[in-house]
Amino acid sequence: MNMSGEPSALSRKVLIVEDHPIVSDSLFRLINETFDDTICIHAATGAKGLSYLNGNRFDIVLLDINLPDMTGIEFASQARSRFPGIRILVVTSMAQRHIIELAVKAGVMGFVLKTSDVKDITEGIRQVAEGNSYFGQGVKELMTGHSVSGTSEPLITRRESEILKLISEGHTNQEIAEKLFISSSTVDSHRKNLLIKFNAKNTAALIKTAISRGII
Amino acid sequence: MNMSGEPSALSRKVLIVEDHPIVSDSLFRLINETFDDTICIHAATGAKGLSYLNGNRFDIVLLDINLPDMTGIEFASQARSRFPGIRILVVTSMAQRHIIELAVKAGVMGFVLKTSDVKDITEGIRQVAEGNSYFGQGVKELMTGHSVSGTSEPLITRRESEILKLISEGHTNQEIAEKLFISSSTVDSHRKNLLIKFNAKNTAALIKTAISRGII
DNA sequence: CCCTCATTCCCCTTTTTCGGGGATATTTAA
DNA sequence: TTAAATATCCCCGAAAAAGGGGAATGAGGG
Repeated sequence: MNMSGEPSALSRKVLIVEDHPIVSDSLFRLINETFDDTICIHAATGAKGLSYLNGNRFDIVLLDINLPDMTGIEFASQARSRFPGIRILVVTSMAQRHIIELAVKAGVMGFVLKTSDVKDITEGIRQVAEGNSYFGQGVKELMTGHSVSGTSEPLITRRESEILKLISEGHTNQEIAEKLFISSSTVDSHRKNLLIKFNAKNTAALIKTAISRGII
Repeated sequence: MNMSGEPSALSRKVLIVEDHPIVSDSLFRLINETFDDTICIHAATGAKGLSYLNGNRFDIVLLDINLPDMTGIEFASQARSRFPGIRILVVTSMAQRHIIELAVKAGVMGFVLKTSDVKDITEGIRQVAEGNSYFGQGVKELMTGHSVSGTSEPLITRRESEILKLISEGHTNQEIAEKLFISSSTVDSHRKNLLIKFNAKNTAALIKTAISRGII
């Protein structure tokens, strides 16, 4: 579908969405040293990045996960829904499995870590620029590290996650029951199931693992 | 004491302790473009950084806070205790008040954020290299934002954070008491203080806010 | 149609936490 | 050196959570 626009081996437009000037500078130089005829635009926030995408056609986006105004995941979702052909390479220090999964789900084509050496990052840019997917040093291992249940987290149900959120906000079973117009016994049941599903001994461990898995 | 070795306006030795090659690359170039006659050594871990310090005399250290094997705070403490004259500039993305305070307490001379533009960072390097202290864009505001009583950072004691960690791992007061060879009443006291300091209604809220503030 | 699973609800007991005091050392900072 | 903060310990009772059962409904999929 997006194959209508020619990839044009020379002359690429790259958007760098990254809030650390010291990193975007590095990416900028990296790209100019590696590729000919490249135009780089830098956006320090997700909002600015999206507005740049609105005005111009970009070949690829280099995207950080920690942005001041949104997460890279949100940026990727919005960018991909508005511009389905856009190719996104995540360049981040977040070496967490669920983040990679969320990013892939949001439609990114590649994922490299800032702890990787620069060759790995340029290779990622090259591959994604050519329409391939690329997962850099350490990323593939994180992904293949035994998937819990297929594509992971339909582990908990809608209701359970709703209750989990309320628990994390400090509400008791009674309060949650009133909020959701159900019995506190029911909340208790859900709570027990959450403990089992997360293999948590108590509320403290439940909240901690839930957050570490990005569910809260 | 360390004034025996002349500062030598030309020829500086800089140690970069930073686990992101893309960042250390940028720092490296920044230094070479800004100063003449500079030697840069790069260490990707705290341990390597300390061993470099052991072998050679460095003028200044550029230090990240998130290192794979230790925190930048720990690195600074050890470096300053072994080499009291060493001048350290923290270059990090951690824009949190308590981190700055800890770093200063550990003896760093300057603190700049990666979200700052490169001029701010080079200015920090310049000032610290000349023996001055320097706190970059956004850092001073974080420090002066009314200290102890205010809205944010609950000043947590060593013991409290130790107990907080054990709570988050799912241990009960009794278990924590046994682990730390104290009474469970004591653990309970600490726990109550944690709830007050974090303004948390119960354990769930405590863990959530503690994690969101980067304490766990 | 049957089976699974989410959701809802209830019983019981035991353990743990929470809220409210108070007390005494020891360390740290002013 | 004195005051403040920290760490240690204790009491009580009420509230909440945890552990163990069981059970009825209803939606959705094979």
